Amino acid sequence: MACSIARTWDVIGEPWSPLILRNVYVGIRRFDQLQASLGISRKVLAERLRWLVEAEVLQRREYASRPARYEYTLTQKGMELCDLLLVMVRWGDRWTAGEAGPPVLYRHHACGEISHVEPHCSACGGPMSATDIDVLPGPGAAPGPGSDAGGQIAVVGDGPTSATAAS
Amino acid sequence: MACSIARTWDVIGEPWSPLILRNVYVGIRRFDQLQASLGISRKVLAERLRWLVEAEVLQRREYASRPARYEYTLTQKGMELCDLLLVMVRWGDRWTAGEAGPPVLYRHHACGEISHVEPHCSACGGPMSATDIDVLPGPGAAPGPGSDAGGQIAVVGDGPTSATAAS
DNA sequence: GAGGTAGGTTCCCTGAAGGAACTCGATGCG
DNA sequence: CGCATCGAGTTCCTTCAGGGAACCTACCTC
Repeated sequence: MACSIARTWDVIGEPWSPLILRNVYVGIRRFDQLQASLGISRKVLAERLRWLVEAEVLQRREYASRPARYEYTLTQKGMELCDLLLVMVRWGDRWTAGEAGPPVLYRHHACGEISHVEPHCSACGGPMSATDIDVLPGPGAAPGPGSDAGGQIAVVGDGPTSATAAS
Repeated sequence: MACSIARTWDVIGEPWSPLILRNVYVGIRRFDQLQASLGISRKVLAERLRWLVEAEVLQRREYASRPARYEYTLTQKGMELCDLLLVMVRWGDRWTAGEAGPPVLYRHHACGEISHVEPHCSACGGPMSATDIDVLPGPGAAPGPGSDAGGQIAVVGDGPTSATAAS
C-alpha cells in the first residue's frame, strides 16, 4: 500500500514491537531479559526479534563467543523509531496517565530541563500539528485512479482543514 | 501496565486503528466509505469504531435523522493522535518510501512550505531525539519494586546514553 | 557428571480477523 | 402500493496468528 503509515505499521504494528524497542532502548538487550521483563512468550519474542532484525531496526550482535551469546541493539533506523515512541509516550502521558502523573520523565541533554517532545515544522521551526497542515499528493502516490482508494489521499479541499473548521 | 507506550498502544495498537484515524482525518467519515477505502471487514470496522469512540478518540455524530445516519469525527484527543501519525509518516517516508518518494506531502499553514514534522524540546525549543535524553522515573512509576519489571525503567546510568555511546 | 544459563524450537490450543450473507428502518421510484 | 436501494451495522463460519509449556543444545561451574 502506498501509504507511509501502513508501511511504518508493517514494521512496528505487531503487538509487542514497540515495547521490545523501548526495552532495548533503555538497555534491556538480551533474549531472556526481554522475555522476563515483558512477559511475552518466547516463541513470539523470537519471531519479533527476527523480524525487527530483518527490517534493520535492530541488529543482533554476538557479545560472547563460546558459548555464543547475542544481544540486540538499535540501528540508526531503529533509533529514529524511538523518536516515534517518545511521541507515543507524550500522548499517553497527556491523555491516559491519570492523576498519578507520567511514569517516566525525560531530561533533554542540550538544555538539562525535564521536558517532552513537541512536533515542529522542519521548514520554519514553529509548532506543527495535524490541524495546521494541508495534505497534498506526493511523487510516490498510488499510480492509477481507483486502484487503491485507501492509499490515495482525498482532495485537498476536502481534507483536514475544512473538516476541522467545520467541527 | 504503568507505561505510556503500552497505554497508547491499548488505544491504537490494533491493526487497523491508525489507518481508520488517517482516513477520518482526511475526510472519510462514514462507515461504508471507510469499509470500501480500507478493504477492512465490516465486522472488524464496527468493532474498531466502537472501541475508538469509547476511548474518546472519535465521536459518533448523527448527521441525518430519519433514517438515522452517522459519521465519525475526531475529538481533540484523536486529533492529537494524528500528530503521532504525522511522525509515523515521517519515519515511513524516510526509511521505507523508496525511490518513488513520499506518497503524500504536507504543507504547513503557518509558513506555507512543504515540510515535515521534527521532534523538538518543549523547554528549549531545540531538536530532541531519543539519543539526546536521559530517562528518569516519574511520579506515576510502578509502585513496588519487582511488581512489574516491564513498567519500570532501568537505572539512569544504564539508559540510552551509555547504550548509544557504546555502539 | 549434575546442575545452571543463554538462546532459542516445537507442539498444541484458543481467541481474534476475514468473508459473506442477513437485518432493519427509511426513502426514492414507477 | 410495492419493490429496490442505501447506510449502518450483525451474525455465522472458518482460518490463522498468539500464548503456554516443554524440550533442545552448547557451554560453564561446582
